[in-house]
Amino acid sequence: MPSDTKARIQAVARELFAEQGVRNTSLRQISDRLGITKPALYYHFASREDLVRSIVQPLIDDHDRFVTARGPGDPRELLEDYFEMIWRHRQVFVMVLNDLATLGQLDLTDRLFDWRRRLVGLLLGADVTQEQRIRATVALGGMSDCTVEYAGLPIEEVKPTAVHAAAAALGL
Amino acid sequence: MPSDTKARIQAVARELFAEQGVRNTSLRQISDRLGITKPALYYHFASREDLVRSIVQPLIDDHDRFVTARGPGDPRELLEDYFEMIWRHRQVFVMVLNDLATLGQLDLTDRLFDWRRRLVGLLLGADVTQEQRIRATVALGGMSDCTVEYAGLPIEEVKPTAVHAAAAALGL
DNA sequence: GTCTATAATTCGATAGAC
DNA sequence: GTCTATCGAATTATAGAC
Repeated sequence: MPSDTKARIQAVARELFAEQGVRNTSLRQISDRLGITKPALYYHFASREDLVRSIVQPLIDDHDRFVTARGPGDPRELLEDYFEMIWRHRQVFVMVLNDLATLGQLDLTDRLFDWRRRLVGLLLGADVTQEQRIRATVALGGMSDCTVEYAGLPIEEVKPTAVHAAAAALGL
Repeated sequence: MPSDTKARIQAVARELFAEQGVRNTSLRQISDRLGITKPALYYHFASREDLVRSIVQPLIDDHDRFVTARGPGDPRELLEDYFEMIWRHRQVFVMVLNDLATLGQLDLTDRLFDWRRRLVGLLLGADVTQEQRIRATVALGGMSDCTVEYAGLPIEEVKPTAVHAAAAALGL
């Protein structure tokens, strides 16, 4: 192999992006952690944006492929395949979460997990199995997505169904 | 009222943050849209971080209050109250989504909505009621949250339950 | 409370040697 | 392929007049 530097840059960038957010990460930080200089990055990537794009592109391609090259079929099977697909890209999803976390200097990530833990406690009591916890994540996370996707609608048109679906996910 | 400028600054900031992401928004853009100058902002906020914090703080306070000042009770009622609480903060959630969208120059927001639309089509066919669409959002969004919250676990410990809960949310 | 002017820093990016 | 050196632009933040 003539050079794996390009891949190493991407690995370190992914790491830093997930740690502290994309926009909060400078090329200098990336080159420092690699032990090389900033201009060296420009030999492998035309621009900062080119580097970022190269990291997010696989997620885009996989999603595009999934929604196009696929016919109607068993919904359950589709849910399973879809889960496996987004699972492979979970590091990029963590990137987003940590972009939120670094908005201020607020440690929002820690808070977020603590809130979830306590919410699950309120929902299901103190003793919860891992299975119940996962179900609760689907319920609470699914509702959260509704507030984004239907942000423009009146709440009465969203809340009843969203709550109903969340309760079903919980097994209630 | 001695001055509502502080509130107007926050309103414009929230607007721009949701439009183009937090880190991509400069104080100059905020002051420009308000028709004032940048130093004027510093009369009302000690720093840029202080401004951002003042916008995110209500979400933090509401979450803290929700998980503390509340005993165990009817799970269904809790889901409803929780939904109403996060619904009030949906603008902040959109901020995060758009921070993702502006990572590169990729129009990820549009893509995201398009993927969701097509996934719902694959799951439920062409004719979908609004109710089915919301249920699908809970299912797909909930699974997506699992990939973040349990990113460190082996997939076999997450996927079966996550898919099962998603199917239940869909009414399958 | 808002302005003009500017300091201080950081960032992305390039030139050119090796 | 990587380095030193540096440019130009943008950003946060401050000083001081009004």
